[in-house]
Amino acid sequence: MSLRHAILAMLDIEKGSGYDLVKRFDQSVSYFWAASYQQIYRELQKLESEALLESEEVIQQGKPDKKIYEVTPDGISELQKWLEKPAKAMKIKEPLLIKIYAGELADTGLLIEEISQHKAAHATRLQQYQEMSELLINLEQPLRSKYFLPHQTLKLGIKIEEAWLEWAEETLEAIT
Amino acid sequence: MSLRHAILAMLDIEKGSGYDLVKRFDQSVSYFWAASYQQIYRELQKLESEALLESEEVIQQGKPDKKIYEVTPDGISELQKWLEKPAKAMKIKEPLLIKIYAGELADTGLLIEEISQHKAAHATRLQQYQEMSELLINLEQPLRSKYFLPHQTLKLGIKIEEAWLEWAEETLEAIT
DNA sequence: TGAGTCATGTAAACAGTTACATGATTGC
DNA sequence: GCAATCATGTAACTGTTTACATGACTCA
Repeated sequence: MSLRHAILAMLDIEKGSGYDLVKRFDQSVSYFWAASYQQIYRELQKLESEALLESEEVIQQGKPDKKIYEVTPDGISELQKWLEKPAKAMKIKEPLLIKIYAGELADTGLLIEEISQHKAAHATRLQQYQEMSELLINLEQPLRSKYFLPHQTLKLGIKIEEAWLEWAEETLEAIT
Repeated sequence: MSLRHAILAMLDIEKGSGYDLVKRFDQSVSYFWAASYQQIYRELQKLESEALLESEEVIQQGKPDKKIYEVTPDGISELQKWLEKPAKAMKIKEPLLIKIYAGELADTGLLIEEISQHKAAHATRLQQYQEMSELLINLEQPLRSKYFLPHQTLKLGIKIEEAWLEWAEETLEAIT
């Protein structure tokens, strides 16, 4: 159960609404922990009911009202307890590779097309991460220090995307 | 639902028991599709009840009896139908990065130790994949052709492990 | 004698996805 | 007028993990 801890970690760095969180997950954590808005909203409610988070309602004009969530001291100690336990190993789910594995039964043209599409998506992702990284590098102190570790996680995302793109190019060459 | 298709793909290349499959998943597909034995056994039963697989019982002495599963023509066409549909995007779950993200609340010594442990595990994995790769390169025809695409998938595993190890080294340096 | 391998399974709990549901504002 | 953005939620279903369960053989 790491989603709750990912949420606590992100809200500890900066409080925000569920909607904010969904976007932050998507922009900066999604390559190592993707979560849908349904998951996040559900988990936020659960965390609040366990008093690990508390929320403040913000009334807005023109836009729907929102709830700003913040981590409670209990939430912090829950996070810290979790930090002391060994982390589970990384897991990847990559359906495209199942296709390639079974590729003898597939139409090669379709395979090539699909690899190309995924490659384009990965290239876009890589660019996003690189832009994010630039932003973090150019932060002023003390924000730069605050985001030092999150920035370090981004670097793995960049390396993995680069590895993927390299592989895709070689694979396209190999099967053509 | 790609587990069933991963199973069909692997059994299509070579039939085998549930136990065999668990090991094959672990040795060659785990980095892009990990599955526990519980998942695999359950799915095998389901696939057989849907007539996408059929099994033959093999009585053994000294060892428990086993069921050898084989893909049926219906299974093949199910796989082919799936191959035509667009594959979903890759997903990674990496709890260690949540820890690093929240690392300000953690003990740096513990963090370093844990990254080192994971690094060792990834190094072992990388070696396994490289050995597997060697094996596949040295196969005689027609086996070499048969395993050409599975071998291609292994290469992504190798690249990702290499990327991970590089990142771990840089991270250990950065936080020390 | 204890760990590891071979071989299969069940049940409960937890996590994640898909579909349904609402409604105002902003930009093309 | 249509799509996107802001903002939150429920319900049903599917997928994954953890714990329980058995039992013979092999190797150090």
